[in-house]
Amino acid sequence: MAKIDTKGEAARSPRAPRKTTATAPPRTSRRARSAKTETPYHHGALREALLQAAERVLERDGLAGLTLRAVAREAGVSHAAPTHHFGDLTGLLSELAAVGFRQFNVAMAASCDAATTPLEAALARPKAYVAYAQAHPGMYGIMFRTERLDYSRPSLHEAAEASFAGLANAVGMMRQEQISGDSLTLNQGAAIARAWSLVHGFTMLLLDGRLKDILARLPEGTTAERLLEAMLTAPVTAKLPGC
Amino acid sequence: MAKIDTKGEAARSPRAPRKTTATAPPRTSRRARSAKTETPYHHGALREALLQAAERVLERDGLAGLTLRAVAREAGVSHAAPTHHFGDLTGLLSELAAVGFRQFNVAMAASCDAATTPLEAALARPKAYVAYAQAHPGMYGIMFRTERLDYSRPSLHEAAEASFAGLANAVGMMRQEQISGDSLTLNQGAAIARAWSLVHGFTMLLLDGRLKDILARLPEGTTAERLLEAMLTAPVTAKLPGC
DNA sequence: TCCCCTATCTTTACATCGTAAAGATTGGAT
DNA sequence: ATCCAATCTTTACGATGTAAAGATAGGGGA
Repeated sequence: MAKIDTKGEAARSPRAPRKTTATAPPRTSRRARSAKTETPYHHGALREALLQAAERVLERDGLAGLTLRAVAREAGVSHAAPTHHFGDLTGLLSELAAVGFRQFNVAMAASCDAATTPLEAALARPKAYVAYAQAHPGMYGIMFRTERLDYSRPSLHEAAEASFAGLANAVGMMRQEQISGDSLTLNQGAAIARAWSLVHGFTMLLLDGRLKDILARLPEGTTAERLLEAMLTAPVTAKLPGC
Repeated sequence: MAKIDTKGEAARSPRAPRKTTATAPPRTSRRARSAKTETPYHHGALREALLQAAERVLERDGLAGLTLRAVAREAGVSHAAPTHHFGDLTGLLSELAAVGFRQFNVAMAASCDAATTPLEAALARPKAYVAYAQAHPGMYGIMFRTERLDYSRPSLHEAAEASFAGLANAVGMMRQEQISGDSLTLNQGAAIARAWSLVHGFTMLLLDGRLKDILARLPEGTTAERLLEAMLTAPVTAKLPGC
């Protein structure tokens, strides 16, 4: 844990001007304050600022660099400030994951809306899924790779649930069935599990660099997206011996 | 990081009798030593003892509890002892992951050998894959969930490569093709990626508890293994609209 | 309008972790 | 028998998460 470059805790002078993150309007205090916009003691929108700072740190320094103190530094507040808003590192990670799931859901829905041909419609969701993960690997990691998430938090639970519901719905439409909320046949469950496992597994392997070997052996310039398409559309040829 | 219960650094008296892990024969020193089997300064097989200690800690306290110092405590040596053998936390994790891959490969091979009917043969590998992950969730986590692995280490690279080769081979047999070492058609690559993504994704979702919702909605008492079977054997019904 | 309560943020403190560096011990080669 | 080098221990330092106590100020009640 000592590898991460950091300017040390006291680098920022105790009252250095806080870099307002363009979305944290410093409130004008009622009492007189020196003209130079000294940082107000009360931030006013620290919670959101911290979440944005966390996302920045995550995509810049990776999951290993995403610490409570680093986020506090990035937001320009004391290292204990996040505690008040998230209680815990788990709390911060969970809320950030919830943000990620919402972004994720929006991206999937948008991709679906943009589809015109039936083939496009069939591939829209999986493609958007993988594309989001590639564009925001840190976020996807937080959402699916961290064991330090608290799904009992309503915001996270709801956002993740919405994601799952969207998936189940899409599978239901593919099978031209109505997927009821509280009961599934084995084949329905298998279809959902298959779709999710396939895309999630592909994404994880891709982000972990474990598909590089395969991609390198494919015809010149075959991209991951192309491989995904082939994986989803190519006929499942044989079901023979197998060991 | 302050939640993990631990008896503190100095709990073990500096020269307390080391609990030999049943596989670390304390060497008899040349020089006279008091009869009571005081711990020898030189362990004699610390490397292996540390790996076994690490596996124990991992399956007992989870990935979060797997620290260099905890492993050293478990093995009964000073907290800096592992450094000499693994250099780094990354080093220890990588070697432990290599151990895991070897166990994993052995389990898969054994399961293949045990198969008798063609159907069993076709399902043997995936089932063994998931079964290993369920039996050793910590190990599987180290192998596939940690970004702190150094694949340039020969032991890890070889073990992981063997695992991949086994998979590619199995897929090749299923398609009744010879999978050449250095070149693949798009459909071949897609078949391999599909098989791997499917099983890996299923395993990750299962270990993360994300399949609980599905399992709970399936007919009474449907197990994860049954769902896996269905996922692999049930006919892929429709390829319709889809969004 | 004034004052005080309380949410918000900062300071201070502590246990733990990874890692580096220096000292102690010992097995084995010379 | 002696010395070297590998192995293990001590000591030290910066970083982290978290708890607890102190400082500040926004806003409601007088």
